[in-house]
Amino acid sequence: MINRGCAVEHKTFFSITPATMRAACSQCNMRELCIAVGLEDQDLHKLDQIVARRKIKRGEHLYRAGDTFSSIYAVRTGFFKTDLIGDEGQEQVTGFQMAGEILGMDGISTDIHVCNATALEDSEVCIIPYENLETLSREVPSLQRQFHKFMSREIVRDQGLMVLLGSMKAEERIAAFLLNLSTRMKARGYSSSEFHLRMTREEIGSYLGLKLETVSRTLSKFDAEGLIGVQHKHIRILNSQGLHDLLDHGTSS
Amino acid sequence: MINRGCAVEHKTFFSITPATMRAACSQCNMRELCIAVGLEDQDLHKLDQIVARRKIKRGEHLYRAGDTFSSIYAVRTGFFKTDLIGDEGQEQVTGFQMAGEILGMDGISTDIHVCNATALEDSEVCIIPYENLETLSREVPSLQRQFHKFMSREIVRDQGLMVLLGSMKAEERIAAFLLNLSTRMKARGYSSSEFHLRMTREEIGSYLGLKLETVSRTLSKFDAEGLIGVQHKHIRILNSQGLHDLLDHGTSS
DNA sequence: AACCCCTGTTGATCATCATCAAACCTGATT
DNA sequence: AATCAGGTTTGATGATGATCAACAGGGGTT
Repeated sequence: MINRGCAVEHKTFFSITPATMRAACSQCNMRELCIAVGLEDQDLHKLDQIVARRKIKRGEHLYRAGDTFSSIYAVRTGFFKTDLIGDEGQEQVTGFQMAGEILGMDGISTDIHVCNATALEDSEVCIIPYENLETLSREVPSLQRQFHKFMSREIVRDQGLMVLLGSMKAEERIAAFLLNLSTRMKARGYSSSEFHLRMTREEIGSYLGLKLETVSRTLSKFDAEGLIGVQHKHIRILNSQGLHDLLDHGTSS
Repeated sequence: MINRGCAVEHKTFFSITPATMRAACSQCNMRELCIAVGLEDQDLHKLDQIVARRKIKRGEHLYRAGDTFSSIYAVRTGFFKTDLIGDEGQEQVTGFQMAGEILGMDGISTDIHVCNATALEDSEVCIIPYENLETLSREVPSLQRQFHKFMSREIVRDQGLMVLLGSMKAEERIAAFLLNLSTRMKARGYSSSEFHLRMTREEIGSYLGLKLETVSRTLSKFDAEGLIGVQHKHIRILNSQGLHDLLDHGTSS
């Protein structure tokens, strides 16, 4: 089901076309968040040689389940979601990615992407051809190390989500979600207390294993309790500690 | 909470002690399932140089959350579970590992293990020191490739579990769980239709986001319906197709 | 400005699974 | 053989969140 035979149509390119351009990791302000973190100048220049960039408009796919895998991608600007379509067509969002985060590592396993990656706003990614990355990381141990750390981080992230999905109640999930977003915004120099949600209530629900109505209700409840301020997609965190307290449900004794 | 300051106590060793011994990947019958798959003889011998083995008794930990990370492990014989202890002490099982599967890749990200790994029966693992693996995989591209594939496979596995936890009902989860076990047993040369569960109902429930009573009830129901035969921990798959059908809940039209 | 569609909010009801509780089974220990 | 503990089964009840439904609000288009 996942492989729908339309792989060719969505295949991505590595050649430098009008849609892509040579990147410059050495100049990139996301350098310290992304896979290039900690690299020496000379190694950064080597990375420049293999990395290209591509703009993705809101709503467009970066890749789709079933596409042949050939590159991983670093988000440079913008916001993405990844999702899987289950055997019967129900969507499950598996992650939201912002600047500095890596997309596409699911494809290494079988050379075929297992999930879809969709831009939730106009975005730009760095295209890192996987073959070249393997080659270069044999030469540059710090790049090798960093790549492995990013793969491992993805594993840890997924396991954290498994705990969330396996053992948290609706309010805990929403609180954890908001705090996670807040932390990641802050790490990127944005306000940790005020931000726009790029995704719909339905996408949040899918990600958290809840229905959109439950997401909406819970946000309204948090708003009524003064924990957050909600205006459509605009969120203000008013009582971060209060949200944290929801996660330690009653073990404070 | 996860780091409980007892890391030293549980630190693992790489030196060849009475508890460990030099491995021989080149002789190992799990070779084709494990990270050594597809390696040339000469490369296998290089792997032999860095890999040791260790026996773990039932109930013992291979590593614990908070331990310093230094190696990944390939299960040679036996059966393991990995679990996380949430901030309030509730256990969440994140996986069950059998022969040929890799443990410990969660530690690469921060050099500290985030989960516990526990033997559910007397087991033996191959210890693959991570520093050495990095070094060797710079020399041996096929090892590098294979290692990356295993990391990616873990990501894909986790995402599959996220779909299960996020969108399946109790019966679907149990059916998927049984079929998954069945498939993996078969890949290892065991019967796919008859096996012993190494874990308790509670551990199954934790893994699947269900309570032990729900696990027990669902197994009883499947038994009553003739889909499976249940005698305590002994399971027979009587109608594999029937279990599969439960997963495609009603989209067959 | 008027319209429409998508998204979000809120209410009422229902199904699923968690919780609480009791009893049973099995294997290990004495 | 008797005892005991951990694991399992089964029943009764209840809470959480899903479902069904109606409506409201915004943003974009004409």
